[in-house]
Amino acid sequence: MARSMHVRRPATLASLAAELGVSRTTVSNAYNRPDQLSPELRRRVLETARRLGYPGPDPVARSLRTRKAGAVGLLLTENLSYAFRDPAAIGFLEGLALACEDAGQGLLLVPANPEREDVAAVHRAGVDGFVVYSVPDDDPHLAAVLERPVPTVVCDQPDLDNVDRVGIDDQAAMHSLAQHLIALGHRRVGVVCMRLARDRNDGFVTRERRESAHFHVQRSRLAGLAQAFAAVGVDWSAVPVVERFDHTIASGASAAAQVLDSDPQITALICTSDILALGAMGEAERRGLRVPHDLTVTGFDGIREAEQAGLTTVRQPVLEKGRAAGKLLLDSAERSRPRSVTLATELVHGSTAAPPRGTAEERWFGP
Amino acid sequence: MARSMHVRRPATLASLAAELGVSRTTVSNAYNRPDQLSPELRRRVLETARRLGYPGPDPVARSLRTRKAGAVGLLLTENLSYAFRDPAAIGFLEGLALACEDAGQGLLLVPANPEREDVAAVHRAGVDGFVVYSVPDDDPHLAAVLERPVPTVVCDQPDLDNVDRVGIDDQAAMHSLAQHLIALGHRRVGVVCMRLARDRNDGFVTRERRESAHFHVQRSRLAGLAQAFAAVGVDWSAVPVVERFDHTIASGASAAAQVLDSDPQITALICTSDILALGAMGEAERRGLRVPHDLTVTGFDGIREAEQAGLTTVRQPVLEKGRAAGKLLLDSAERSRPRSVTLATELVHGSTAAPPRGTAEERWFGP
DNA sequence: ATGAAAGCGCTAACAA
DNA sequence: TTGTTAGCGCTTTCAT
Repeated sequence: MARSMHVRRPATLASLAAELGVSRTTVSNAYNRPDQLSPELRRRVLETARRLGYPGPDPVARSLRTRKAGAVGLLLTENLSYAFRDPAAIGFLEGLALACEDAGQGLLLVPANPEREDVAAVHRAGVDGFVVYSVPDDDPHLAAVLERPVPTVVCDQPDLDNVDRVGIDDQAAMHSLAQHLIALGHRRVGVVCMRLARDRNDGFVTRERRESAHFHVQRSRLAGLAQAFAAVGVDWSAVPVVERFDHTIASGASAAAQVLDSDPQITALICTSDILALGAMGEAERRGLRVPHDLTVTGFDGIREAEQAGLTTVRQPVLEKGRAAGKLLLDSAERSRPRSVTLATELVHGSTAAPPRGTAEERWFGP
Repeated sequence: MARSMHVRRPATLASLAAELGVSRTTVSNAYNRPDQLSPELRRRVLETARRLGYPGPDPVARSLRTRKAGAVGLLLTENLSYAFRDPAAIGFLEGLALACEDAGQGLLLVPANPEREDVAAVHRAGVDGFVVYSVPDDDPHLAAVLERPVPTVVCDQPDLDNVDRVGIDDQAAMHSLAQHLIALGHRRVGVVCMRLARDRNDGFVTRERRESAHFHVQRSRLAGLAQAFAAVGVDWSAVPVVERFDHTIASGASAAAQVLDSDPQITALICTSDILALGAMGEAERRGLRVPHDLTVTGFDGIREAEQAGLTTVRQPVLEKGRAAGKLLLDSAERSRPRSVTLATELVHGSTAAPPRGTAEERWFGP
């Protein structure tokens, strides 16, 4: 019953003040500055409030007045719910949530459907700042965020003038993974990568598309590969690179199939994420290819599932990324010039990479 | 550069109107009702806005005026970041996010630290409604939510007058799991459960504490067990029930150890969550107890990790719970009287439950 | 098609 | 300790 009374606009601070015969300031103080009025008066105010069903100061009106929303907005590239399916995204969210709760700030997940151009949700978000996580660099939602007069931190994005940034060195990390494979003797390789732009392109990637990819992370990782292999004389333009729009294990499997069909002679399948790599391993198994004996498979991210599978990959501190992004956003101090945080990564030597079959190395290391 | 200009309060709708020599209404219309003014004028407005660095109508001011925040608040029992570590909570979040994005609403994670009594975050949340997920029934944050004049949906909570509810029948589900164990021949059992109240009590649970547990879900599950076993003559007050505050695999393991130490003769360890059960299985292994040959272990939830481990458990539709909660909240239709949604559960016959050792059943089924 | 007037509910100087 | 005054920035009838 109490509830149903509340549902239609109940008392306001002003009406409470009138009822009590005090000023609005006093009522406001009763809630926000208990030390500014006598305990007795405060008690009376609060009691009358309860009697009238006054729910306390309206948060929106307060936000308007104080210019503080008490929340941080998060913009992701995917449907909101996707974030809860991708282990790396979950780790990022956990870190960001950690930073937010430390600061007593809410975390608003902005429903920015990448398929619609509708950026209204960004405009509507009542937040004190934004964290933007891994969206394409030409995403209109990102543009909308940057137009908002609030601080912003981007993560896994290219450097932007005057915007704080958190990330890793994707290119260097992938470069060192590539060098590991090169040292093992791999020269004929294939690549499976995540979506490179907003349009769906489930298939081979042209050099043009690869180099102008709108996802910073993917572009950088591919660049690291190209750089490392080109340095040892591999004609990178001949290497099959297959892209998938959906980031799922099934996508990884089908992409792996496409690469293997196009060149059955490859000795290593390099995937730009662990999820894709797990799918690739499934496909290898399906074809009777033993990993790593017949085929080397590598991933990127270092998610738990990959670790369990013994995947050779690059581990990146996803939780730390989220936390760092939150901290950067919430540390009002030294917001003078844009800051940039680059976190360390680690090459994980799993059990899915070995020398190619029939090489001299194999004779040394065994199959 | 553009950014730094924006950071200090830029133009407002009024200043833009002044600059253009039109009324605020017109500027407002340019953004919200494009059909209400000539394309030419609208173009001029938008262009001038860009030139002045006007970021569009302030969302908070708009919310105040329209009485719509465009977001749903989520209150959980745990530190915010916990939600991203618990598979069941993640599933719930995914479902809720799904419902929110369908409706174009944001999802605000409210930083309600359960250790502090500070409910300010609830008061501060600029949302059109709340979803409350599995908090203790005496949680002050919950009370604060209920005082807010916005619709609320509770999930995994006891029925509340005039509040929509989503959940499962925890008691019945656990009852049927118990009956399964009883049918297998188990009579001497132990129980591991999650926290029962806001205070930490890592240890045995008194009957008093069990029956007055403040977490609806745990209380119901324990009640289902007690009911089923008492019905076959088991003296439930003699059954060791061990509680853990932290919901982790490690907690499950240590609680299992405590139960097994207190009564090494038990033939089944019933856990009120899969996470705890996974820990219990680890502890069994550590003691050289084969599951299910030497010890039956069961869980609750049906998370993926449990499925992989072959756990005998109850599967509940966590994603659907989240989605249903969101839908209920966002369907303004028929908000006349409180609605209640009870979703179905399913007993999962895994490989961790078998007849007790040395029973007649075992001689039939084999060890 | 455009404008004037009237707040939405609150907080923060500043006065008393 | 309490009250007065002034908006925060916007939308929305209702006129014109």
